[in-house]
Amino acid sequence: MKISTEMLKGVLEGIVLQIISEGETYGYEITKNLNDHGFEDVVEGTVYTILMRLEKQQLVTVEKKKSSLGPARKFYQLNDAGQQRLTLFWKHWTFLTAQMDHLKEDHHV
Amino acid sequence: MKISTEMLKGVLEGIVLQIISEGETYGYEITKNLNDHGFEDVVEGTVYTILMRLEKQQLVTVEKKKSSLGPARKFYQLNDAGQQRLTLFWKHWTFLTAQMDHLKEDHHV
DNA sequence: ATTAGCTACTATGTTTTACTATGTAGCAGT
DNA sequence: ACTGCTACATAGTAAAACATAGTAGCTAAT
Repeated sequence: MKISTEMLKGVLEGIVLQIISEGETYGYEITKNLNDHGFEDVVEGTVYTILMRLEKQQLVTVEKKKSSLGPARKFYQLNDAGQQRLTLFWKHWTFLTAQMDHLKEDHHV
Repeated sequence: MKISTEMLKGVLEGIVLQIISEGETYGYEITKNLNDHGFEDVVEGTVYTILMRLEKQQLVTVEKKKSSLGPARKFYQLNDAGQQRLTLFWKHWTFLTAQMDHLKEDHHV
């Protein structure tokens, strides 16, 4: 299923943070990961802009490593600020889903 | 709690659709409703732009009625297209939350 | 009657975010 | 040499929610 672009806004950054938190990874891999796990239409360009944003906000550390396959990869890792941001993201997400659940239930009451 | 602006994008329109589907209502009331139910920081301007959008997309019918209290109100009701859109919205939302749940779980596995 | 305060809708401009589209470049296998 | 996959980068666009301001009706107190 295709998730509407707008519904991803503000969520995708959190998703990327979560993926990075699960272990050092790089842009291309993240994109594949997303595409294979329900976010079919997220393209490289989108992921790279998010990664740049994260770097700019100093939520991640970056390390360039040579690859055995193709050009060098930029590996990302969460730093403390990134971890905190991720925690905050899940907090917001949990709150939002709770509100949405109420809204949905009310309809049937 | 304050939900980040960006996280609301693409969701708020669905929320407004849901609220309208629960019974004829108008902009000002919708805003109050939102503010009282977890969406504290949504302002009138935002709601009215959404309502205009819904009207433009012909998802709602509009009826102006005099109020005993203040100026006339524009009452909104979902039409068939609006109902379909709402159903689609919940479908997308459910799918997204499912993906997010997987993502969250994977972390702890 | 005039002001203040709540109700109610409208309009303009800004910011953020994801997408489209395109380009660059390394390396492997044929 | 050429194709295809890997990998990163970026300029431009569109959509959505926001801030802000304005218009206007009605009620009640002064």
